[in-house]
Amino acid sequence: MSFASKGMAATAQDEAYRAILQDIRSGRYQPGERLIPETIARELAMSRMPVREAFQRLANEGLVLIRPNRGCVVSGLTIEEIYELFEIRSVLEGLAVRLAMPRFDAAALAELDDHLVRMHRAGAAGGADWLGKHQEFHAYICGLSGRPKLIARIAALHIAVEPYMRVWLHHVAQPAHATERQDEVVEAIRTGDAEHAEAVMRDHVLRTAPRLAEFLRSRGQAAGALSTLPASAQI
Amino acid sequence: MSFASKGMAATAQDEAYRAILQDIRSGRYQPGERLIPETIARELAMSRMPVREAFQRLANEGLVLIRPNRGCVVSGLTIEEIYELFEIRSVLEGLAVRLAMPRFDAAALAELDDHLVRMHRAGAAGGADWLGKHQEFHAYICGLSGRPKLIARIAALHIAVEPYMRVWLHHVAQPAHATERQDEVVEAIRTGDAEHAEAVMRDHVLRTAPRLAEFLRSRGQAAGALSTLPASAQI
DNA sequence: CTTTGTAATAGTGGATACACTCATACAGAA
DNA sequence: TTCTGTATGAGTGTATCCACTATTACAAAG
Repeated sequence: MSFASKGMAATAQDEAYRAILQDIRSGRYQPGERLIPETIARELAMSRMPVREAFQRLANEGLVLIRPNRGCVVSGLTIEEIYELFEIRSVLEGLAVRLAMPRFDAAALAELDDHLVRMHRAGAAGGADWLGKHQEFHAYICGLSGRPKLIARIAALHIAVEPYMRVWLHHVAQPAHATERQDEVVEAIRTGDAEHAEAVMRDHVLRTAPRLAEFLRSRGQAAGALSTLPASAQI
Repeated sequence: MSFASKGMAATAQDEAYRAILQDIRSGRYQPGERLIPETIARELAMSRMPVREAFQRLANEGLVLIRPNRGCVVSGLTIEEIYELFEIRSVLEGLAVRLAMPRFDAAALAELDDHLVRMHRAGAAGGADWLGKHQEFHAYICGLSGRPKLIARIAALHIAVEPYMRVWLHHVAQPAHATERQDEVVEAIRTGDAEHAEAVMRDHVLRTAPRLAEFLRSRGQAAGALSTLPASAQI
């Protein structure tokens, strides 16, 4: 179930939130693109008030930028910002795995191996859902930390970079699964040494950043658009 | 200027946000207390719509809890949750100080000493503003990391526990300044060893948690109320 | 042709109105 | 008395409306 939030939308506002979030994660709404409440409201068959409130939530998660009287745009991340998010994620996931260590019994380790298999299979099958499996892998480890607020923060970070990861994985022939070496993380967990596992997880998370950054730099993307957009729509 | 956000409120919604945030931080609105949009709107001479949108922002920062059709309450933290926030803060501030290390020149170190002096002075003068000075100290170090998103996240964590810190410091005779040993952090920074500084900062942040927790436990607070509240208002 | 001022339009923030939900109090039945 | 059903009121969620802002297109002046 990766980092997707579950449950049904109880209110129209919640429905709007989920719909917009989904469209940002999937890349339908691209960085720099302006979101017009009226349009989205019509699409979802509601008034623009719940949509506006959904914007607020998204803005607080950094997924969208609202400037007074100037509307709401999907926030593009600069390469520096993407780096920063990976840095933050590295220490948070490092913390998570350290806290999770006591809970890694034989069953949990077996499940971890299952995750590796699923990831590998998804990668071999073209990589379309590799990202999802990868997030599930991380979510499983973080989940064992038993720290809800920590988990929520890590999930938010995964979501923030997801659109960029998506184009990256879509454009490279073999997705990162070949080089990402998740098994190093599992191996470190297996040693039982919490400090070591934390250090390995940190490295593991950070290792992705420069390669993603390089890809985005080569395409001149990030901070602006995943596709061509009018200059006025830029951040 | 500690972790307070600056600038004027451009919009009514922003004004509402700042006002409510201030009242939560200061302890005027206490954990478990229900916030009624109409009332607050009247106080601020606006309609309840911008107040509702301010609620959304506060909810995303975890300061407030909104349940559909059941209104908005100031979220009380359990002792476990407070621990968790300190854990998160420890790794984030550890990261911040590590990243800040290259920027600690003589001038920065001198400023750091100034912060220590100001904190000590505030502590000696009764400790009323010790908390503010303490936050400024941390904010200064984090600021040197040059990582805006990291800084914002740390600031949010400081704010989340501020109400609890406030009652604690108000009830103990000598505020933490005597035992907190901030100078250990400064000393570690002075060595120039980034790894060491990170480790010391982590310890420093974590050290506060058990003592705050013990205090709250002794008063039977946290998770509920800083004062007596009807059971129906509990989380 | 470029620049500058102006009008038109799209879009935003906020207020109000209305329907619905929830909680409480109270009355009647067991 | 205790329990249960109902009524009442407070509060919430959403739609609609209005005033204001910003942007764009266009026209007149240079």
